[in-house]
Amino acid sequence: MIAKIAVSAATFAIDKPYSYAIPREMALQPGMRVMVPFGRSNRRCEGVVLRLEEGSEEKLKFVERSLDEAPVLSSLMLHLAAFLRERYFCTFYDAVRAMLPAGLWFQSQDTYALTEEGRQQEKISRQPDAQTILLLLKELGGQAQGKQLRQLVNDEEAFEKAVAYLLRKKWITAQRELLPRTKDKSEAIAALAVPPEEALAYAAGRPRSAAMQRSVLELMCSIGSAAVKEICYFTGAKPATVKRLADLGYLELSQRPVLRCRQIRPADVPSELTLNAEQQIAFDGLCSQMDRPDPGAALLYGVTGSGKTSVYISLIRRCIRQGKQAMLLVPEIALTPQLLGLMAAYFGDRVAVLHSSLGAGERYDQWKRVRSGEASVVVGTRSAVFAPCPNLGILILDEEQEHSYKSENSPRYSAKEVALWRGIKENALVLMGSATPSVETMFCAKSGAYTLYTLRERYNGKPLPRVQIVDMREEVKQGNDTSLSYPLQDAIRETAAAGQQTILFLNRRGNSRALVCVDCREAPECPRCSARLTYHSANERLMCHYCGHSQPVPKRCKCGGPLKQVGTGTQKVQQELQGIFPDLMVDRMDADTVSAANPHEKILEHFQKERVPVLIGTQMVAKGLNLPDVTLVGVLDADLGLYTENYRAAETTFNMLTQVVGRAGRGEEAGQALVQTLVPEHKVITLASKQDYDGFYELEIGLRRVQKCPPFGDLATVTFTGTDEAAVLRGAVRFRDSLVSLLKQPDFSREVCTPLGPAPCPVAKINFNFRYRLTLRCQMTRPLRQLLAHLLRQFAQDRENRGVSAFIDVNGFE
DNA sequence: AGCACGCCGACT
DNA sequence: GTCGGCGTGCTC
Repeated sequence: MIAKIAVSAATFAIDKPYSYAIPREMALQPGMRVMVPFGRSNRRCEGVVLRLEEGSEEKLKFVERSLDEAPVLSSLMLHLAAFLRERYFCTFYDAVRAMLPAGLWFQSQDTYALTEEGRQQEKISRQPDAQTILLLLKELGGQAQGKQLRQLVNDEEAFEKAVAYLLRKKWITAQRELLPRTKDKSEAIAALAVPPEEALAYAAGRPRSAAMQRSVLELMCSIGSAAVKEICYFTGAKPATVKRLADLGYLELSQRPVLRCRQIRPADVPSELTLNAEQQIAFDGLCSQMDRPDPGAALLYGVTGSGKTSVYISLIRRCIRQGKQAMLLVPEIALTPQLLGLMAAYFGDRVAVLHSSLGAGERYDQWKRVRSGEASVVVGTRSAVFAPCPNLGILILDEEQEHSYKSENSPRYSAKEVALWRGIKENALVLMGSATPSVETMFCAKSGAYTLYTLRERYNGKPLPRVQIVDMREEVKQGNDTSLSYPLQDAIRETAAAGQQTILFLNRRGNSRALVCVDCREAPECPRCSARLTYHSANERLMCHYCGHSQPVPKRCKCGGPLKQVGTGTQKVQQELQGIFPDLMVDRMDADTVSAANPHEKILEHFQKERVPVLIGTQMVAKGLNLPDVTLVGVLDADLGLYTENYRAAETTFNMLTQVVGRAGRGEEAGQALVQTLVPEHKVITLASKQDYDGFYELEIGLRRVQKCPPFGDLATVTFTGTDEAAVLRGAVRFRDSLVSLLKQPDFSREVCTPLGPAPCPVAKINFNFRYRLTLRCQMTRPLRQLLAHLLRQFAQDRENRGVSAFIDVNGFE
């Protein structure tokens, strides 16, 4: 028997199943992780067993050890890893890394030991770093851990070099050990070790001073066993009392693994969920679809406030009743506290939450709860799509159009595509929900690939807010040089007078500010990246978003001119507002006001509780909470997102405007919105202000058809990075040329693929690495993927491309 | 990529 | 002589 193993040390160019012999006493199964020697140097690396097969063990290396007692990946998950590898141009192990929770990984620890020869070395004049390491090793009795030695040598590179030298000289030996990153947490439990009568007899014979012992034993006689913590909680006894009873032989102590689980505050909800007619139709339809052997996919298109969540909950509940599990994916956990509360209210501790801000240990525990089937509902962000549900009934993607479902680093997967794959393989229903579905998804729904359910009625019967478009060109003509139009000023005044609230929304992505020189108009740039540094008020430093570089704020510009803050403009708007309404209280949400100590929920809470008349903010105010007293929303620069060349710009702007406008009038009072723009005639703006999704869809799908953009074609980017700009560019050109010539060959003559570029990436340099990219307008078929994978492998193996790496992203957002 | 092997020039 | 530089080829 030999094991076919995917190894972590393999790069994309050499990634394939490697064969290893299995030691006689080792019980391996597919899906288990192992430690194997790899390469000429037999460096040990992690691997995962893909399959076991008959074959000759001759000339094979042996699996060194098994890292798991039982498989961590089911055969289905191994298939999924293969799918990710093929689809997203990553190695098998990259896929595995994305699928398993961090808590399951190992930390390697290097131990170095002095050899006999090493002990005898006195002076090494050539290598001062090696000399210091050797000295410390001697001091520490001949053995030390990498961490201790590293502190002596300034940089990592010098350390590696010195260690390599000492190893070559055979003066030290190195050993790498793998430690689990998190331990299984456990708690002490106590159980009665004697018959109850005996325990009670003992308790009765104890003096009054041992009342605690008595009550503990009485409790134990009635329940048999319990966690020590609980015993103490119920009786008021100290853990020492329990221990004493155990020492006396009346109780038996043991350890039981516990699962860490963050408490979610359940929302107050009526226990009975009632669906309106539309919701009921959708629910019934989805149920019958779910009962089919191949449930397929569906789109639940429901306007804001139409109660998609009630449909989700009903479906999940039904799923659980059938003994199956449900998965609910959300774009960002932080923005969905209400949804989490609802899930907790309806499903209690059957909910497992998986997302990135969970600690490794917590995430691992949640993962185990899912795998064992103990948790029947998984709520999480993108990576939760890999949750090891043994019996999945439904996968729901809420706000399916959100960009966060697509991963921005390798493997560059789309949770939507993964969900669809799992749906097919596991015979589970995939349900996408949105008030503004992505054009691609709606196209699938309209063409019948997905079933379509529509909720047009808002459950509270409230009409959508009235929207007025304000032409800012007119305002300028009328002499208004502020960013607040006269109609908006009037509306703010009236709203405040009526005791209601206003949100002013600046259509800017970031919440950051930059410093700009008053004289030369240049901003301090990151020394490693081609990007401006942004000002962080929390630590009063300039920081780079791309590489993390941080420096103190310079006093003056390079040219000697004074530096001035320019930011999202929220501050300017606040000043203008204060100029017009001196007595109005205004809250602001941006880089200067949001911090760890004052997170945006807190600002929203202040705004709501104190009934502050106006809140000014960037895109972060667009999402999240229901604010019932907000009746006016002002959008200050609605058209800003439309001037990028991204084919998704229109869609993103439309979704955002619809979302923001929908913030108004959530409570009793009807809402209104004012949309300020320099292009009031722009279709995206007029359609968004009418909340006319269908009109927008028709307009956009026509454009996509003409431009051969998704869903009619794919847009892939091949990005090349490296420290030598000329080499990067040459590599990109070489790649393009090989692609063009291969496409001419008869095998690929039917493939649709037009390469454009190479051109510098929007951020041309990150951390001293230059970035160029090719854009491919294509139909991403299987043969084309294989062609590109072949080119990537060939690229990596060509000596001429040394120092340049390449990766491919399909239908990404940049 | 990461590493050993091998061939060649520069030093003790 | 030996140390270390870099070009080459392989990874079960």
